[in-house]
Amino acid sequence: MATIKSDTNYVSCAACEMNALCLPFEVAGKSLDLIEGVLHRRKLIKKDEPLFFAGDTFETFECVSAGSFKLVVPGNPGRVAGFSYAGEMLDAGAMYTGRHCYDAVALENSYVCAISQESVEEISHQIPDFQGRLIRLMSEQLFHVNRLMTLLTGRRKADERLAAFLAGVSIRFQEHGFPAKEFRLSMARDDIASYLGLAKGTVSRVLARFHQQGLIVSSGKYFEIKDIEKLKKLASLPVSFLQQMR
Amino acid sequence: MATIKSDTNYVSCAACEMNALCLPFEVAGKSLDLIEGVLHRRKLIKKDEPLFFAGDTFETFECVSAGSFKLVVPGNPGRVAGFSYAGEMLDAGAMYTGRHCYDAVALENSYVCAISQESVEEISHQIPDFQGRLIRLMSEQLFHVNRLMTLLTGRRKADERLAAFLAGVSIRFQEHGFPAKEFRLSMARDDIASYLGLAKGTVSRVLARFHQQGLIVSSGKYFEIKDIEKLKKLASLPVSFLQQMR
DNA sequence: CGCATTGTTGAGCCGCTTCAACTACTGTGG
DNA sequence: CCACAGTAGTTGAAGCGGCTCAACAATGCG
Repeated sequence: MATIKSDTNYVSCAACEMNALCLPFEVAGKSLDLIEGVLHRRKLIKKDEPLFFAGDTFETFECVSAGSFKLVVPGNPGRVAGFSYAGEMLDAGAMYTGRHCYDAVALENSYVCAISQESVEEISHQIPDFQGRLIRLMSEQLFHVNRLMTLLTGRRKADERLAAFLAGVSIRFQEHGFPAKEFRLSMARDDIASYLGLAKGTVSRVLARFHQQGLIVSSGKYFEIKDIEKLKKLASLPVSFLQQMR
Repeated sequence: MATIKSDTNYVSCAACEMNALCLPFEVAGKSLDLIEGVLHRRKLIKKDEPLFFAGDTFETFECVSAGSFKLVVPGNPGRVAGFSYAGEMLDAGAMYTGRHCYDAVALENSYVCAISQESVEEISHQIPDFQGRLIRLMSEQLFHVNRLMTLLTGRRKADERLAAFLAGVSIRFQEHGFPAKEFRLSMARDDIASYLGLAKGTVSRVLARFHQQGLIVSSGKYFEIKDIEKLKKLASLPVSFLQQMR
């Protein structure tokens, strides 16, 4: 298969979920960039290192600007609750409790952008529409997680789960400006298995079958989607459910 | 077992998730009730009737004030994506897309409160903190659905799923001011099964086993929780994950 | 180059599904 | 108020999908 450079790729701000909080504002016809000095850009988190732990106070909205993370259920190191790729917010549900709900661990050398809750509040006093942006952002997160849940819960066979997972990853990458048909998945088979509620061996076997059937070409962590339509069909959910899924 | 009145019970506004949008505001030391004439209270939806369909434009924030609903994956009448009980918001993720993501069907004669998105926007111009309330509300929803997903996805046995389901229902009822140990579940076994990814027969069998083991007493749609601690333990997740779960 | 980790493959077993028969409800009309 | 029909829930037997466990292969790292 074609080789893919594994060099860390940055998401563009234009394709980042959190850009509603960062991009300059138009105020009275003048562009106003309030974020300078407020947004902490590109903090490096090395592979296998934590960004935060469950129970940590939620102080900043954080977003993956490059790389990827897994969210792990505290106390069950084996139980993966989700993945976050470049351009995606991390654990936004934690705002409500004031504390993080999961451990976040970098799957590769990664970078995050962060903006403090206080800054958001401050800015919202100056820019009337700013909170509106945040509200839509939260609703977006809610939408995504609902989708995801619909895809992964319910009585679903191993094939359906993996097809849904791959199709979902493809769509997420596309949304954030990365190649949708050819990518590297930084997580281990174990992580995928845990996340999908399968055994590592089953993941391996199903992937091999997909490969054999010409749906994908996979070699280690590198994947090439050969027949996205058939994958979506295998996931057996309304097309509308996959279009904006993550 | 003790008989439980099946009369529809209203959630108190104090225990309703959406009250951040409805309860009077303190402005300049004076209580100001902006909602009069804005909030549509207690619209009746009869059993088995739809409140909305997937694809309908999202115009109002809706909340169950009495009764219960199921959210169904469009096109798959058998696939239940979630339940909403009295005091809970319905399909808040739809705000992002502007269209509803699921069909909502009443599981019994039910009532909903509704407040239009426009009203929310209007009010937010008058009350500075109003959008802040909405943001926290959205984060709360996000938190809940994340919890739920952690409980239901991953490799989980039928016993774990049902224990998590029952413990979760108990906590949700408690949060909204209803008896937590003795309640009526308005949905059919089929719905529970679909939601948990099990077969109807399995649900029946596991409930019978729980009954036999003294964890619950159940008769038809009526349930009495006898040993909530053991149920939570069976659900096998950190206590912190169940405390605020729904 | 050698060790450690990760991924693949195989055999046997267990839990859940499927399908079907049966029983218990619920509601409706006589 | 009872009889009956239709629906919902329970129970049993059989088959199979995916798990477990273990051996092996490949990959990555010092």
